[in-house]
Amino acid sequence: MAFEQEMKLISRGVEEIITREELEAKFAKSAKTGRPLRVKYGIDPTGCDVHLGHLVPIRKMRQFQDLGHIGVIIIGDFTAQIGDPTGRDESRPPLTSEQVIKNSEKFMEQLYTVLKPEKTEVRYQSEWFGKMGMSEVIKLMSKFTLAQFMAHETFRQRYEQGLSLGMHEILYPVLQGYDSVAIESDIELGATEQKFNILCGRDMQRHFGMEQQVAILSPILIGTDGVQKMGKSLNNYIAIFDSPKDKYGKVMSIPDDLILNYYCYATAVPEEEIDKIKLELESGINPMLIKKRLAREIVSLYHSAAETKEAEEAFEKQFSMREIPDDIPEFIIGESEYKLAKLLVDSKICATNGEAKRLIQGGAVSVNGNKITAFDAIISLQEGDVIKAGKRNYIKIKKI
RNA sequence: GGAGAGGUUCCCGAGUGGUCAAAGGGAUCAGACUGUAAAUCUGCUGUCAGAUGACUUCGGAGGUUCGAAUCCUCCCCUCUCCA
Repeated sequence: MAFEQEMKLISRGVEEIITREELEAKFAKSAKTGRPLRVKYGIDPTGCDVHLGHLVPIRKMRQFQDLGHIGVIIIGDFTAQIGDPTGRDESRPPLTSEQVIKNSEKFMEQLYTVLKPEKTEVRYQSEWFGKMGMSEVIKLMSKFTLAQFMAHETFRQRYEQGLSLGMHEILYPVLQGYDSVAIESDIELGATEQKFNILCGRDMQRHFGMEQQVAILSPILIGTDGVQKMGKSLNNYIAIFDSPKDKYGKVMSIPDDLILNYYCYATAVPEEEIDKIKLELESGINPMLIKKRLAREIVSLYHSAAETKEAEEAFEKQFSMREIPDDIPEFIIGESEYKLAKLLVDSKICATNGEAKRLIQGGAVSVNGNKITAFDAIISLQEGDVIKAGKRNYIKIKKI
């Protein structure tokens, strides 16, 4: 078989390739003509926090770049107004073009921690949809039938469950599909939930007389809660912008069952190594140790070795040995008598008085290691006093 | 256009005149325990207030009533069936 190496590399950690034969043919053609393949991945510029879930396909894109191909990032400034109906998103108001540019620049800054800028092309949907007229839109829509859409589970489900389904939402896969025509993509990357949308791209290209793109579908990364897909709205994500310490801690907070899954999809650890880790886990070793290594592997993808080590040490200090961390934020006070609840609110640890009260009464708050449970306690504070509230919040008192 | 169902606190979802700041579940947060910010168990969860108090909340605006999430009117939104 030709291109065995390429196929093996690209297939790793991938759920489905549609179709392998076509992919092989693409590789063959590219090698013959010297023309690099164009590998597409679309992002939604509504937010700009990139998390590990996004990076599963992005790391795949990097592999293509390493093989000499071009990564094309589509900024979905039109589809963002719709919200992907195949996910959970809801429709959103249109963003201003300044917002889109700002968000996508920030997005790209994060993606470049993985991607090679010189092999990356960034394109906006507005380049082609911005000037498209109604008659062209009608033409695009005529390529698909309602039955095709209703065959898709999320559309069907929402319809059958009597939930609202906007006409514009039907447009989402159509637009995403046309992107593939516009940029002449050879391959589109995405999570498995993107299957339908990516297949629409294939159909669309065929309608336009183009060679169809290959769909490479990555598994969906489960969030740190161990249940739901990693995503911003569920607050179960590990973001690129998270500090090394936060990344480390968040990895440590995933349920043990998820350890291997993360090794496979969120690290660069080779397959053979993962097999070994699997055996270790089965041998009854403390999963914490395996998880610590996982945390190191993940943190070190985005930070230096020194920062990774520091994050690990800080974690061990704070949670294994229950020591007070070194880098506690300071809180500056004027007077020395302070109502504890007010202190928690003023220092932003708690949003409201009630929340502070709950924390205190729940036994979560201590001053210099002495637990205080009276919510109306008034304490006198010295420079350098350390207040602990819950597992992760500390402040150190500084006087003016 | 006609007939019907429905919009409840972060989410799901009970609740049809007072005992409702509103059951139950989920999620979050905290405590215990531990092997970790895992698992398990327990507790809290509208805001303000030094108790049993005040204020805001049940799609929106009015109204009835001593008293409404619960009744009436209008409006907005969603769904189903018919055309």
